[in-house]
Amino acid sequence: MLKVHLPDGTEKQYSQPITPRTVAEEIGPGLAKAALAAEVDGKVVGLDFTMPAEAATATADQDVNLRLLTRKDPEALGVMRHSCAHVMARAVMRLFEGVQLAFGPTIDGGFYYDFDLEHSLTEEDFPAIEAEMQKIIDLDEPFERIEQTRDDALKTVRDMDQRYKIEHIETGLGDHGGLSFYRQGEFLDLCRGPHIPSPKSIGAYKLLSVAGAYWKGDSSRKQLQRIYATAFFDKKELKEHLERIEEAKRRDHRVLGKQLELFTINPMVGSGLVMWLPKGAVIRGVLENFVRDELTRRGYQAVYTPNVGRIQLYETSGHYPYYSASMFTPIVMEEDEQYILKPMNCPHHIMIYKARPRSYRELPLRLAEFGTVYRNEKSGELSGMTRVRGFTQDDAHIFCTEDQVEGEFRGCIDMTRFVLDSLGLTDYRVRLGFRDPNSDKYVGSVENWERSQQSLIDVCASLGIEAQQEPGEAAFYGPKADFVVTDCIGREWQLGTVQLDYNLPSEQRFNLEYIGADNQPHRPVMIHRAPLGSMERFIGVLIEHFAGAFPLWLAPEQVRVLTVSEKSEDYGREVLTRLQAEGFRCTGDFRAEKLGAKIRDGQLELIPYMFVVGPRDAEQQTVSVRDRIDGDLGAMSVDNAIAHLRQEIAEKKVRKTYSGSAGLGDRGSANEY
RNA sequence: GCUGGCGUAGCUCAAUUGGCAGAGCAGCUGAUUUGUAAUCAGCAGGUUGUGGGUUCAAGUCCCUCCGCCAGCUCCA
Repeated sequence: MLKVHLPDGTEKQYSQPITPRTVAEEIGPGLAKAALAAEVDGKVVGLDFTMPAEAATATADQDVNLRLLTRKDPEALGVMRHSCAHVMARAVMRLFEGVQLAFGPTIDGGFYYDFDLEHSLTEEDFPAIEAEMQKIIDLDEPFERIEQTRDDALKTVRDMDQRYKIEHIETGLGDHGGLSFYRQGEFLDLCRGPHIPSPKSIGAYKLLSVAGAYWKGDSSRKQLQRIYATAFFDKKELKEHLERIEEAKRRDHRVLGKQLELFTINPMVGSGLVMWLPKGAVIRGVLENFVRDELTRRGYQAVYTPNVGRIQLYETSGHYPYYSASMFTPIVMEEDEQYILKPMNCPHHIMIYKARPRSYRELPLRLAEFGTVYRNEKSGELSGMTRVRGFTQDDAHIFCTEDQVEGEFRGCIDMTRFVLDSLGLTDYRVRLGFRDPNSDKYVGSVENWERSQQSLIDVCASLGIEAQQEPGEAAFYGPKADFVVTDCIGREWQLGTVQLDYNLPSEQRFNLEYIGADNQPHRPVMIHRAPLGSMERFIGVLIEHFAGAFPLWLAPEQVRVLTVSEKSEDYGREVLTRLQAEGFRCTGDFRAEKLGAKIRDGQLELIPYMFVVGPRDAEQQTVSVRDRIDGDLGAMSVDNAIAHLRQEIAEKKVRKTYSGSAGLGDRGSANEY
């Protein structure tokens, strides 16, 4: 007997296998019509899925939890999008000759499909493809699931002459049970499914972009053409989605960085090499001081090391054999005297550790440095400040005993969270980068790896951090916990990182030791950590996070004194001098412009406070304070105004009031004024 | 690095089928003396990313290189 449990608690019994569609029809015609897919025991399946999945023994009772999914359920959206991918692929095959299909999965925010075809797809092809998709949708042909044995499936894809599908079955898919196809009209695609019953519920779709992509991610293979697209159940949702994308693009740090004069990159200097303009340098300086204070509080010691090191240093560390491709070419003095621009700081810090014998009494030894490193990233990888060739890490290396690892690791995670929280950066995920058991790029013993991976898991669990484990994301010398954020166009970036390392201290590498209480040498463990990651990337992300509108404590220019007319310039200068003396970052706008024009300029430069001074203020020794967000706060004494700002700075107050857009030149949609 | 797209004044963008490189903002000069998002006028600003080619004629067409953008691959 099959017992089907529904979410409302009701139970239906069947004496033979049954599909979700039949259950839906029994419940009512409305639901039967609205149902798009189902969830059986937590797994999303099509309406034609046979329950139970495994044939039960004749006598045993079997329980199945069934949820019928309609357009209101988020899971149904992904199913519909995947069906839309099939419709798109079908349209492309109708429009172009010799189309070879690769993969077409659902992704966050939409879907894509990879094709191999002669014609070079451009966005100009989109209207025709979309029109063809509409024709297909209007036909309203059902998506039909066809199951075949692996051998039959192979014959099917051979008959269709679909090379990638053939290869996928031959090399990618084992012989488990059988394989499935989905047919819709003349279109047949090898596909696990599930799909919606028919394309009529594809409400609104849009092709977004076309780009190259490698078959199965292998860069030695031919590149395919990928069309990215998205779909929603109704037009309004699609419109909102597209608006969100546009809104996010307005925060682009590369655009804001130029408009707000934070940084510049010039091909004469080189790709991926950032020059910090004075205003950007202020933000960086304030952040660095903030971190330095925190380091002092947490028992770190500052060190400085040079920007180059001899090649032997990196041969010993293991970096050179593994990563010479992404290091800058050595500077050759003599054949056996070659220098490398340092790609990381750890080997230098290790040499500081080795400067003399170490006792267990001085562990944990925490060595910190804002260390500038250079990595020869491939040209296509570079992007603004988030992916560069030269950057400065808020780096530190902790040398500790085995027993101290967990506490130190905990402290690193705590500091990272503290720093991010202080900036209102809470939208991150924690990724545990683990060793990929199938790769040989890692150094050190498997036992060491498993031991340190387990410590990471334990500490995160004890701190209540939800961390996702990702094999293959580890550094070559050890596992790590990364704080990952998303930029304005949806790309993920690693910021803060804490990495456990049993390998660089090992005998094969630097052979680090300390003398224990037992008067015997012992091996320390290293932790590499950087709460911000790199100053470049972090501030790039921060620009997007604040849409260029930095909180008062970070703002390059905190206050601007505006005169109503040139008649008040003397008083304006007096106020400005006072503010400067009090330590504020401030300027004066004493131009012969109308007040409105000066305010407009200040607002567009996203300056947190403007002090307006006119004859009335001069007479009463006040300033009329204008807040970037709340507007005119009225006149107050200079002392009160200063106290007001002081407080906001001391609290490191983050006042996020925008819905996304800020910066110069798009006042129309901005709403923070 | 790969695939595709792009590159015109400091910025944002124009420039019929190949036919005299232009506007707004910013900048400079002058006038205006203004109380919470743009005062007016004038001036100046360019080897159209680079190097080559086709052509009577190239911003426009072709090739090289450089750079940027999106994606892929990579990311100690």
